Amino acid sequence: MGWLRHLRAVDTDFGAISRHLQRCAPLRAGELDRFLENLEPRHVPKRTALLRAGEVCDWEAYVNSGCVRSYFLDEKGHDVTLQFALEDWWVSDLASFTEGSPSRMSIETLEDSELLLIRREQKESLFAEVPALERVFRILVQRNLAALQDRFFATVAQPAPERYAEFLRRHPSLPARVPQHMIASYLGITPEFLSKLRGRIAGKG
Amino acid sequence: MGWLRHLRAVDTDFGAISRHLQRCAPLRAGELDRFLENLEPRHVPKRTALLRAGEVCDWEAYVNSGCVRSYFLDEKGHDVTLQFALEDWWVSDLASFTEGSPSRMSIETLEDSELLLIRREQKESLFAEVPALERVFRILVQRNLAALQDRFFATVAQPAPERYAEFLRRHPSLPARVPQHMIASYLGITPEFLSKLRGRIAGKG
DNA sequence: CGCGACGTTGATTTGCCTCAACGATTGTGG
DNA sequence: CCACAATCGTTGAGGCAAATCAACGTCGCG
Repeated sequence: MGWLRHLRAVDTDFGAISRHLQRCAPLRAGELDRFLENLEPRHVPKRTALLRAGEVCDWEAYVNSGCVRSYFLDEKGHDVTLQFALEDWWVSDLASFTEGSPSRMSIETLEDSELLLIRREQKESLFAEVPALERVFRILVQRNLAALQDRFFATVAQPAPERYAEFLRRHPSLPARVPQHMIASYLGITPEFLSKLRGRIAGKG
Repeated sequence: MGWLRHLRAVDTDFGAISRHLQRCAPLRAGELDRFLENLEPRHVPKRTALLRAGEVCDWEAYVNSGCVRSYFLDEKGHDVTLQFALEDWWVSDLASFTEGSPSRMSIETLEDSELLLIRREQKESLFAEVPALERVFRILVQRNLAALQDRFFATVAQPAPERYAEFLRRHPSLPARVPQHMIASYLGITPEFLSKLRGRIAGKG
């Protein structure tokens, strides 16, 4: 947990997250500021574990810059990537965060990243104080759920080549930023098989 | 959409939904009543389509009694069941409901069901009026998302026999209420294969 | 009764995994 | 600056889980 204690940056840019929140629901300047005051900026080097399965996740992180991955480990040690969080995304273990239970997922940075943390306690009291913030996060969670429903459907119903094509369409910049075997684990296939898929596609083109 | 016009029942029981909401977050009596006033009770016979893919879903339904299923159809006509909503669950196409976009999923009753509908418009204005309600639904959506993350992980990482065993553990009463091929579509396997799984288990026992 | 939806069972196929070997690249300590 | 290991991606042979296709029995219902 050493990464939690990094020095607070003096030059944090709250522009992106401010726009991010305002896009969800209108906030008065004072309301927005109350939220920003409670954020803890952190600079985290690449390949740092932010959360290990079993720990309790008492924070949610907004990614100001960099790239973060959340994933599950199955009993054979294979990992299933739940999310790649790039700039302007949130990442957390929601179940652990809301229930205070030990997390089942792990979270790590893939690049040097600047994160803005909000603690569970602060968030709760902010919600009580500023209902508009509760609305913002309700909307964010709703979108998240709708997106995961889509992904679930695609994962069950579509064969791997389609899923990969769709992934490239929606995240064209990701392959340049994350290792290929993690993309495989996002798609729910083995690295070897993804490599063969790519071989086939390249062969055709 | 004829089912939407059924006569309003005179003897609707709001006890279950009241407890359901109060369990999420405290509501004052007046706040709760404002919500209940905006519900539209509906009795719907079994095997009725509540939503067809392509329509816009402007309601969320609380299941007071009965059983409702939401599902996606893939291009080959196979369906993927997203949810079985029994008593005390909500069902809706969240993406369509919040975006006003054409739905990608379909929803149908599996049994004669008593539903309590809330319309999108009413819900929005209630949220503006009663922040505590916004909190209730934020929490419900959060739980829903956490549960779907778990299911996603299980679907990708576990083989079918484990998924079926887990399903039976968590929903022991469902096989008696819904056709087996729908359970297969919930598990993401074919009806034939589920039948063979059951054969194997019965053979062992 | 007879039709259609449902579940079962078997033969065959296939999409993806496993295991293993092999370059290429990166980074790290001597 | 180089030796070395570690990580990463590729490729191939073989295997397995689950799908597909087809036939058949059963039940509920019009």
